[in-house]
Amino acid sequence: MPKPNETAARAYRITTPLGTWRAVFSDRGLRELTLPRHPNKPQAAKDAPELNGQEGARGQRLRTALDARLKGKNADFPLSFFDLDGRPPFFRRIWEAMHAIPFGEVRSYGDLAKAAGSAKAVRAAGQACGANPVVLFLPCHRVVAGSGPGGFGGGMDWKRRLLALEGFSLEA
DNA sequence: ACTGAACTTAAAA
DNA sequence: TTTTAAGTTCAGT
Repeated sequence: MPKPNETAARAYRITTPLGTWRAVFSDRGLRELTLPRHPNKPQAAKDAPELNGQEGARGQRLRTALDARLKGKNADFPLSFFDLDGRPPFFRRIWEAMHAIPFGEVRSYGDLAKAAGSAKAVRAAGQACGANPVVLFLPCHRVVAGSGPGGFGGGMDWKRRLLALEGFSLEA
């Protein structure tokens, strides 16, 4: 029997020119979207079905938006599209702040920490970025360190590639 | 329950 | 230039 207040999560895979992504939906929204070949996360579940035609309009929207983004076009979701349940409040505030970063721009970890109400919690901001469940639409790739590019959980090659799609190039 | 590390940073030594 | 301290969360021990 499932736990009473936990909504069922369904995993899918999404095949794109840039590899097979993995998406997880719950009844409340998109719970997770991860990069192809993410080192720490399980390989795109082989048994997971293609998103193709699943999850109704939400699935369709995600498909469309993802395709657009991988072609370098802007596409976005309101925060209400995501299901951030069960995540720490501070992380959620960080994610909201980074959701507000305009397409093609970058912010520092310090900026996010300040926006989240705790100017000195810059390290925690980094944590939140690393724990970001919805890559690309919660644009953790648009967050750089004060001096230097900072890090990236999915590997720096992805961070560079994603920023390049937005017309921004990482210098160092 | 404590300790250290994590996609950092500003300030002191 | 190297070291240190700081706020939040999580994984170990």
